[in-house]
Amino acid sequence: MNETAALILLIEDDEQTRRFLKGSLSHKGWRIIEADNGKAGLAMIKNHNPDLVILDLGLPDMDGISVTKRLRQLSEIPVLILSARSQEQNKIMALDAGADDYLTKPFGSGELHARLQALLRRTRRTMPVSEVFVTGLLKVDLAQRKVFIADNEVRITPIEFRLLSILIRQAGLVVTHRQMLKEVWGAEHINDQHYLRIYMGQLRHKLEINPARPRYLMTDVGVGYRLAIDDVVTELAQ
Amino acid sequence: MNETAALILLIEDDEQTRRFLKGSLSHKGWRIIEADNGKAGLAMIKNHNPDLVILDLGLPDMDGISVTKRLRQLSEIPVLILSARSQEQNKIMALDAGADDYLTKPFGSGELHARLQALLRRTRRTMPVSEVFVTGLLKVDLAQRKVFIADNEVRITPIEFRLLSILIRQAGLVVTHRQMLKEVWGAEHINDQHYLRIYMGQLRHKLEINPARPRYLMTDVGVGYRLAIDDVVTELAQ
DNA sequence: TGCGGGCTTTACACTTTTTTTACACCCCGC
DNA sequence: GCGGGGTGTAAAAAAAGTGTAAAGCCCGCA
Repeated sequence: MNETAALILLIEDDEQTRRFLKGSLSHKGWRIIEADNGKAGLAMIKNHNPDLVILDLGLPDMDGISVTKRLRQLSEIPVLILSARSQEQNKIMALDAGADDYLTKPFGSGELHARLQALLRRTRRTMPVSEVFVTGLLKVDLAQRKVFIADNEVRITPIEFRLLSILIRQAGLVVTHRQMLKEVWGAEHINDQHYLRIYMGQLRHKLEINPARPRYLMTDVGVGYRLAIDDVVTELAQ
Repeated sequence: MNETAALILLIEDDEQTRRFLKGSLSHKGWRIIEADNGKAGLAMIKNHNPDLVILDLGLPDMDGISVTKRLRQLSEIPVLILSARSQEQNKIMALDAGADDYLTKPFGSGELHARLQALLRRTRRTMPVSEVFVTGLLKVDLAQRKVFIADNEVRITPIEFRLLSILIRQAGLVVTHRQMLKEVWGAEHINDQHYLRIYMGQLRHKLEINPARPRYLMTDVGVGYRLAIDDVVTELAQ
């Protein structure tokens, strides 16, 4: 099982807790990135595309429920909430806001670890097996956020990379405008299709030999975009 | 939002707890089926294909961990464990065995409800199934909006696809002009039958070997159109 | 404070799809 | 054979959707 370590975003303001969690988690083989407030956390989701978020409810700048809701507009990434509050009402509010699990302090690192694994197990299934995606001349290292065309590295901006990742995750299948817009810009920009035109244009300019006749980044008029694959057989029904 | 109530399988031996849960859950609009031991529970998973399982760890015939493991071999259905044991080690074992969540008695029905919703929310999203319709040389992937004739993909416009979908939904049966017009163009265009002639013509041109003598897209004069079938195969891909 | 990269906005040309328009057909009763 | 309802085809005009270039904005950073 050659699986790259999952990338976990830890949003927690308390330095000490953060240090403890970082040690306990990276020790188990996960990669950790950190934010000490809600705004920075949301920004890191956009820029680093983590596999899971651990969110402390008691942040200095925003309350945890708002962070959760905002986050859900951006992404379907699994969220585990940490909190000192054990009242049922708090748990219900957090879970209803879109969280996947809720763990009350104090907790054992063993339980945290098991719950994280349960969440990742459920969401990872839909993710690519390999962290390096290759088709034709295009190569994308999802873990290192690097893109190559004919073995030359291409500079890619955060938004371009997120769009490309979404297309790769469903390689060969159409991804609707709605889905791409919702996942990258949030639910409130679901009608701003010009964003997609701009960014798909930029990606084509960087990745296609002839941007006017794309080989990889295909358009499905009126529906969405699709990453074409030649060396993988996607037979429909057998 | 066309959502059918989720079907929940409750595996719990204690009559009283079962009654309590059944009341609290069906009250919230879920459909419940029950089993009072592990063997019966596993059988019901096979037979009823529920959306979620609530499993009590303390069953008379098998221990909960074994039930969970066995269940995971059968299905990827989400599992929430109920248990009187709150020791961390029990939780870890259950989660590692494949459970998705672990709730310790006593618990509030509000929290249970919120956790169930969180689980269903996640699994509904991540288990896409694409339906594929096949008859003769014609193959239509309804989820991917792709159409093939003799294994060659055919470019299909949005309106063409909608008409084709309607015909497939009632494959073998006549679909009236009224119904097609109403569903695609809205009730106010119910007399614009020339639209249908144009689009059925386009579809025949793309799908039929000899558009003048259609094999799939049949006309029922004065009534409507019909998708001819010899053998319907609607299966799930992947 | 100015620089630069990336994001957003604007404008316009281009392509595909939908709608409109026009006409030929074919089977039937008269 | 003649005419009319219902139908099929082929083009156009109109509308919608898409691609590209460029300018302005914002924010982190020196």
